[in-house]
Amino acid sequence: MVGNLGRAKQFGEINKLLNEMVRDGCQPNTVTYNRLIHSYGRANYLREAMNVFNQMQEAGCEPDRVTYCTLIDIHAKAGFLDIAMDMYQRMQAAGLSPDTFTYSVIINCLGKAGHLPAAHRLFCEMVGQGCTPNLVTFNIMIALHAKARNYQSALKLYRDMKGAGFQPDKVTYSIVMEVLGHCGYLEEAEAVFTEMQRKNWVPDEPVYGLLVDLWGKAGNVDKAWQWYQGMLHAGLRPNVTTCNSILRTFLRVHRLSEAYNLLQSMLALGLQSSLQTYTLLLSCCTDARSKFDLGFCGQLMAVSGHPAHMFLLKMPPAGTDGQNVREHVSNFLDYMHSEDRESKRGLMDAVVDFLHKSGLKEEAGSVWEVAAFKNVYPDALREKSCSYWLINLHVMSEGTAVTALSRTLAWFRKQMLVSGECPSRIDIVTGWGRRSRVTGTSMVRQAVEELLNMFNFPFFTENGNSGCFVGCGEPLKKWLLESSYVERMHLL
DNA sequence: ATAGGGTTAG
Repeated sequence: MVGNLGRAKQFGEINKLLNEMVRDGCQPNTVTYNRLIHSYGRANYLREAMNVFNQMQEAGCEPDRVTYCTLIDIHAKAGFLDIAMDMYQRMQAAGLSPDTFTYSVIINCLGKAGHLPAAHRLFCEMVGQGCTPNLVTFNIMIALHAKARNYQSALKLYRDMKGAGFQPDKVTYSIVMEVLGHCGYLEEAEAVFTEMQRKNWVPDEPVYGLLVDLWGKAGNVDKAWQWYQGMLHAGLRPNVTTCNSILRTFLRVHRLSEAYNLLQSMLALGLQSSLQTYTLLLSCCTDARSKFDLGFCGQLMAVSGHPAHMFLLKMPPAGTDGQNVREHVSNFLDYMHSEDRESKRGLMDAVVDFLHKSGLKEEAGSVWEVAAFKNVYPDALREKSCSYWLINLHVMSEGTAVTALSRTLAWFRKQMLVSGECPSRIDIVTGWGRRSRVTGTSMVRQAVEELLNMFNFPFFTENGNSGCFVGCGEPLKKWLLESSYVERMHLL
């Protein structure tokens, strides 16, 4: 009953039940308390979970491995890794040695918190402590390496797992397919799909969706469409993400009428376009090659029915100071409050790029300013150390990068005029530099370099990192101070 | 009573 009520987050009812229980002469035991802790933790009431932990000890009930495991897990998942690790220490201090379950929890928590080497170390150490990894432990480890893009390590663990006599389950197959796909081994990912079916696992929608996405990204429209159809024939209903994958595939090769049909079938299935759907359509509009395609993209955006379309249609022309545009954007972002930041960033990027390339530069600049102010681009500007700044343009489209750079440099100038202090160094990071794993030229880097040259910004590159433009010292100060046109830079 | 994947966005 406590567990069931906890799942329903009925904490008032739980307390009534516990009082009733004590009144009838039944003392809560460790299992009762553990369920209670888990209930609070899952609902993100960590303080209450800790209260229960203290109460049970006051009542003379000893916490066991499950108690500690639960507390470790809920704290780590809530972002309190330090408290989680402290509970791990306390558990050992209480004479409870970790078991396979405990190790799995800790390994997962460490990995998710960005400490993959520590997670892997523990994974290697656990055997020496007499705890053998089981299927779930392997799945955790494979998934962590996959997330970190250590695909070769992930595949090696997969082989180790099979070598240790474990049969992969649906979760394993799913992760491994993703790994193979991201390595570019699409046929191999398909082979795993076949193996999975042969072992009587039933592929679900996300697995089909993965294959649609992989083939689509590889530019193979026919294959992507084939897997999409395969999913429908398996009696599965596509979700919005999968629809977006196939939609992106059509748009990329300018099959606009097929994109139109897909949007219509989304409507027929009762699937609401997401921010990503609209972002795809808007980007396609920006890249339209002809007046006809442009008009068609406009229709697609209207058919999507996403609120972002009204936002764009109602965008006012920038007045003398762009205040009306800023208010319009600000209202829209407030309305989009609960969307996750990456989605909002994607849309704002597409909007700024679109406006910039349509010649509405003042509007683009104002949209950027509000997006930056509303923390949609938290990594765009950072003070690396005292008066050493980093402008990070690496997740932006060309139009957005150029707009963001112009507005940020103007902001520096304004700050300087107010405070009299000048940054000693500014690094402008465009991406596709030294650590790039993708060959080819970066459009963003090119556009930024052209802009900097045009405005005689005093920059250099260092350590062979061609993707990062550095300005510093007197030349930087002189440029910021004397270039009154910085304010209007974004209009070019 | 405690642990694992879930897609877009480099």
